[in-house]
Amino acid sequence: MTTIKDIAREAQVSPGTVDRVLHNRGGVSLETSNRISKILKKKNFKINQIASSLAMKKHLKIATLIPLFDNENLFWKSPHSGIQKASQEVNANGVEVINFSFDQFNSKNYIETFKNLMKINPDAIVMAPIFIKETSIIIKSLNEKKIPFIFLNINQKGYDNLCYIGQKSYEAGGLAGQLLDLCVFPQDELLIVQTRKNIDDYRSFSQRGKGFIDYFKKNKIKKKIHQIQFDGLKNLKKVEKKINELLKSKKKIKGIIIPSSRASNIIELIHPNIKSEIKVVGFDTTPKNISALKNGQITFLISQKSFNQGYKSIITMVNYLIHKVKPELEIPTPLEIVTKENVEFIEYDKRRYNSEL
Amino acid sequence: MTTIKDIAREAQVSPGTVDRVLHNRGGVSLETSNRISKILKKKNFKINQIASSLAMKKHLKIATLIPLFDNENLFWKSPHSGIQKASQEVNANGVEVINFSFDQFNSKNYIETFKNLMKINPDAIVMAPIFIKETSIIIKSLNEKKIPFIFLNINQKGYDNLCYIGQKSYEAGGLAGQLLDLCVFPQDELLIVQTRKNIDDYRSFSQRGKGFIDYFKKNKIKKKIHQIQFDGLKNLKKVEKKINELLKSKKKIKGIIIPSSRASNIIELIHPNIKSEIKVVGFDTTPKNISALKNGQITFLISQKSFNQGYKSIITMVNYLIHKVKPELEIPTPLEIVTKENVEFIEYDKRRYNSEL
DNA sequence: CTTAAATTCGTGTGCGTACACATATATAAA
DNA sequence: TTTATATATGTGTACGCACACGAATTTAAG
Repeated sequence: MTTIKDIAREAQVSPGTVDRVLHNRGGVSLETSNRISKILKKKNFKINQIASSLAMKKHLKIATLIPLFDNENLFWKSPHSGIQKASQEVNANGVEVINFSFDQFNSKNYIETFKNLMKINPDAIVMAPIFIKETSIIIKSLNEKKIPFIFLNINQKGYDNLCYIGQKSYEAGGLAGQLLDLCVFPQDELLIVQTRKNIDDYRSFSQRGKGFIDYFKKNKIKKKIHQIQFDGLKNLKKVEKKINELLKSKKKIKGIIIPSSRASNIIELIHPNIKSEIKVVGFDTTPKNISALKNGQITFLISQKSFNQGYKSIITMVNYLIHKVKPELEIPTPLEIVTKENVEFIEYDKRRYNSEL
Repeated sequence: MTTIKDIAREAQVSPGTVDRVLHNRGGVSLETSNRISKILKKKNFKINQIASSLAMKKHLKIATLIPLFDNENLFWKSPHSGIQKASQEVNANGVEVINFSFDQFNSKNYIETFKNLMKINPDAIVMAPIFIKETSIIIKSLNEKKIPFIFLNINQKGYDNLCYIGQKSYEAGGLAGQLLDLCVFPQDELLIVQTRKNIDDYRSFSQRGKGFIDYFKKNKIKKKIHQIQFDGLKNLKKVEKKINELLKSKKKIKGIIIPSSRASNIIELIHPNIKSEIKVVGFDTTPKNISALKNGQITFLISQKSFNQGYKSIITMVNYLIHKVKPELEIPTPLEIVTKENVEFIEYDKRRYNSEL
């Protein structure tokens, strides 16, 4: 292994000079510089990353701004874990990740949490831009201080975010379309169940719905697609009544897509006799969804591998900060199809070879 | 960030003593040891991996013994790439990975390549144990020299390999069963196409076939399942004739599973009129299979993420050599379902934040 | 009570790089 | 020529840890 010292000796200069050439930091005469460069190439010298980061002792702070999770709403747990894992890895590179979580139903809390976040003077931010107006304020503040930021899981157009990391919701809807199309009879009808009303157009829920409908248009498949919307899932009795009535009156509905992550909550309300004949596609591998998948109530789950999203967001940012690698503007995460038969094998490996002590 | 020195100061000992405790290297009185351990926990001390590997300057050699790949047989390219990626990562930890590839149809070459491999005195081996007899010889030699080894992609029972990393073929067959069951009519019949005759029982091909058949048994689904075998795919004319004759005579066959990675080769032989009405499940995302998936000739591909297998094999071995982490005996890779609609998003990311210079 | 042996612990050095600081040389201005 | 100023290069130290060596202390043996 060639070291800087070796190069220095051969070029008859000091290690410091070689270092200057390596990082073209200037202050070296052209002549010496060329001589050193040649030797560098000849010996195929590669910087020792280990020694390098040890010596640099860079200390970068990345702050994250994403929703809290609780037992009711477990979705965000998984991005959190991904961030956690990446955090441990990059820790060795002198990068610190500090998490700030907010209440995803409270826009004021979103802003407040952001203000707290700014107090630690982060070098970069990874965030889920949930609220439209407030996000615009936040981004303005970030632009003033020239702090780079990445959008995670939720995209918001018109900003100069470094990139967006998340699922292509429209395409996910298309996939759901294909799956249901494959497993119902041609004459059967389908149903979209939205669990929230008046959802902003950009939200993944409605994008998935669109992609679903467009799948049949694109492929010129004639298909009757019904829709039903609920205003949240607080009044379960009402939801139960409404959906069962619909399914009783429209007996040809043999496939359901629930574009939110609440598929299991809907399914368990449907009358067993009806349910047994219906194929269901849901989204996201929350614990409840997975158990519904296992006992056959859900046929397919489409996972967005949100763990990976969290992980990638940090890695991508570190890449940018340290190595100046500009990422793609959109980094889509896979559309993972999960069924009863492969659910045991979906990856949750949070370990890595150097992640523990 | 807490350092060993900090701990030493607080415990009123020297850094060396703390180091001894950290690695339970002995030579420390129980009293001091406990005192240090407590402080270690209190301060949540974590070894700085960077400084650690820099100081150790370990130089481990891991040799791999897996099949060559070429344009005809691309399957092994992907594990190669995974190994490559892991190799770059662990390089920073002073681990060197040296690849030895052999002709998968030539058992003599297998042994010869192994002999060459041993000349470099590897500290550990990652291998695909393709040939039964020859593998037994190889393992004997490894045991004598106490060199640890991992089986990659192909499992061979009865040896004390550190672990097996690969797909659970039987379960993959079950998944194929579920998928075909979902997308054909109840009265339709199915077909298994084996592309090789007299395959050893342990091979993934036959395991997948078994799992496929058992899926229907387990779930008490009555299903007529036909089988056809070919002795390799050299005589394409013959294969073409035979399979088309079968499908013409058995018109109820509406679903085909090809348990090898050669689905596309089979499909392109089938008469278009017949083909258009048949759902096909294949295995492995080789370029040919993927293009057949895209143009609709294949309905589902089940991928074993062999890139990940390669990657994991190295990481797992490094973990064992350096951190003494004993892995699970079987590390199954996910059963990834790929369709026309999600094929764009399957993960091939071979980059990582520190993988380049 | 002395000496040897075992136990316990401290010290120092090296790993390869980054960077601040010091020094030497060349160039320009006075 | 002398002095000031850039430019070019050398030196030394820190980064955090691993490990070899040796010193100090305790315990056992004679």
